[in-house]
Amino acid sequence: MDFARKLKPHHLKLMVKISETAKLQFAADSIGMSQPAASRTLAEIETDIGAPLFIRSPKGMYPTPIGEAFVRHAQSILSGFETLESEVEGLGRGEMGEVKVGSVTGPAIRCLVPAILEIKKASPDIETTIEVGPSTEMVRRLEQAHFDFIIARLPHDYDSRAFHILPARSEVVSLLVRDTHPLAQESQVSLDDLSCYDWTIQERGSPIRSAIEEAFATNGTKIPSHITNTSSLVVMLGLLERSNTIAPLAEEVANMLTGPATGANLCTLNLDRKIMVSPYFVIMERGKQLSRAAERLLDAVLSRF
Amino acid sequence: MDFARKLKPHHLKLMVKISETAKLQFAADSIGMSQPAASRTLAEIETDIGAPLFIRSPKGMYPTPIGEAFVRHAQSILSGFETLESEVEGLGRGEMGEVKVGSVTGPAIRCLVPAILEIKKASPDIETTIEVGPSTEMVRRLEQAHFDFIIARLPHDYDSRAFHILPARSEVVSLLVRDTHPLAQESQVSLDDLSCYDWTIQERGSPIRSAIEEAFATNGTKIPSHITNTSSLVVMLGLLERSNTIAPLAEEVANMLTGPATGANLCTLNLDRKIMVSPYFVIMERGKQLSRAAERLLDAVLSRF
DNA sequence: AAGGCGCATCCCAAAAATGGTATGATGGCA
DNA sequence: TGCCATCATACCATTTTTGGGATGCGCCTT
Repeated sequence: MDFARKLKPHHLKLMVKISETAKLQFAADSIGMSQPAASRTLAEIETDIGAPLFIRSPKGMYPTPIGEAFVRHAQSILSGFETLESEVEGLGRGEMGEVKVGSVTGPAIRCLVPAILEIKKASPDIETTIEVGPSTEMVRRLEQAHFDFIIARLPHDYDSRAFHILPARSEVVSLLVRDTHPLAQESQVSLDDLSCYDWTIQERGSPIRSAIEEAFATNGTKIPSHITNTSSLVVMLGLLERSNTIAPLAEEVANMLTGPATGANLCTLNLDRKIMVSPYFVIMERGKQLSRAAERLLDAVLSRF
Repeated sequence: MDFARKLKPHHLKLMVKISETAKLQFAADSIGMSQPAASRTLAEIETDIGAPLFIRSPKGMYPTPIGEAFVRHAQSILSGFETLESEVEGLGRGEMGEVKVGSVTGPAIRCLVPAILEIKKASPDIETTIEVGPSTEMVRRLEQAHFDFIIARLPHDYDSRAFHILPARSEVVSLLVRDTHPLAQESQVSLDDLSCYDWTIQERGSPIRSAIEEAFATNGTKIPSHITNTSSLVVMLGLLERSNTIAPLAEEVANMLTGPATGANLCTLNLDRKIMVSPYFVIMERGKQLSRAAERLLDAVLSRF
């Protein structure tokens, strides 16, 4: 029993080669050893096993049934070693692996999607998972190690020392309307022009909602009284298409929706000021060692900030 | 490159043990070597690879992504060595081989039993081991190389790329009752007729239970309120014999129980629809080399799908 | 601050694996 | 019969591996 103890890939290769070439000399040559060495190696394995693997003939060697089984398994084991090597090397070079990131919508479109496309192009074997959701959820799941890193706002009630926080970027709000909206063609509109329209905004407490409310407040304008609350993009689009509602969205999202790809008949209002929402950050667990793959994605993301 | 050159089964075992125990000392003990030797061995492998496989913490060692990949492949390679050994030994003793399979109940009766009978008839010396249990357990044990292959459902939380998955078959549920059951003679019954009876079903989360609940839900019928939970066939039979309970079982199992062999006074209800449970598959480790005996059984099983 | 736990390192020795050259042995073939 | 191809053996030198024991170092717990 356990004759496998001593078997190194080299030995297995030899056995496979013997069965392929039927000549000890060729087999030995092909893996760079001398014929006597090969002979002895084979003999040792056979005595360990207690049975001959090849029967010798003046024309060469051919396998016994046991030898056949041995070679069959040896091939499989060797291929296991090969995939082990290639996977480990791939991981070492960061060409392979798995990255999980979470993000809020704005940067997901602006940074994450292009970054992922870049990475995938260079290393298609990297497996990426992107989840999009509110900051609080992203942070919570980061803590539970669901993500390598996230792009999100930093909730106040978290100890920021537990995280490693990378450069911030502020988000700008665009006001989206359908292109038949009365104000769509105006070269410039002010907040005062807007308060009498219907608005479709995310729920109270969301960053964009807060930014909008703050903008109206500092301007001294009455906050719009007709507001539909939803964080569902689908609902927003439905309302936008069929009414003159105004929907504030992250600039990146608005650009995507008004761009050529979607073909929707939407446009943004030219507001006379910028409305900024609280900035978002790249957040990761302090001290966590990122995988190479995650590092590469992180670099790609940061270069787009 | 080719760091695998020196790797003997011993080394692979050590790596696997380290990842299992998280303690170098325990790992070393379990394979009969001293802690310093293990430390050095690990260090050597790591420098060969050029990357750490485990990160050290005061509580022990846990694997890096590369380490995980290494261990995963190591397990597979080790299982290759094991089957190599066992097949070679078997052949050396003049035996035909050994097959170990796992299965969930339905196909065990439908496919596996006839297949084994066929194989045994042709080659009585083949030693077969069949274990029956829930899919999750079967898959877990397949990963640990306890089985040559299994017939089971594919749990969602496993990376299906790690396995080789062969054709699927859906299971149909039969509703079993005793032959004196009020509905036994009906030529056709509907779900609505059934919700007022006692049911004996497997625990929540089991595939059959889910299928039943889904059937009632889509039908808009109240789910039976009197349910006895058990996965024990014995208990089920006991209840069936002594009460008007309805027991849903895989069709194959029900057919066997209502067949002439058992002589039990049970029958199946003629439900007006088919209730399907999620399909099962033949699952094996990707790249694993089956023994001849296992191959033959697999062929016999597949021909019965 | 002390003690415990867990891994790393150093030193040393024994064993084994490796490998090469020269040479022997055997069966087939001309 | 004599030669050739093929594997086996003997002998020798070297390298690699393996292992044990003692000890150092870092971190957490008490």
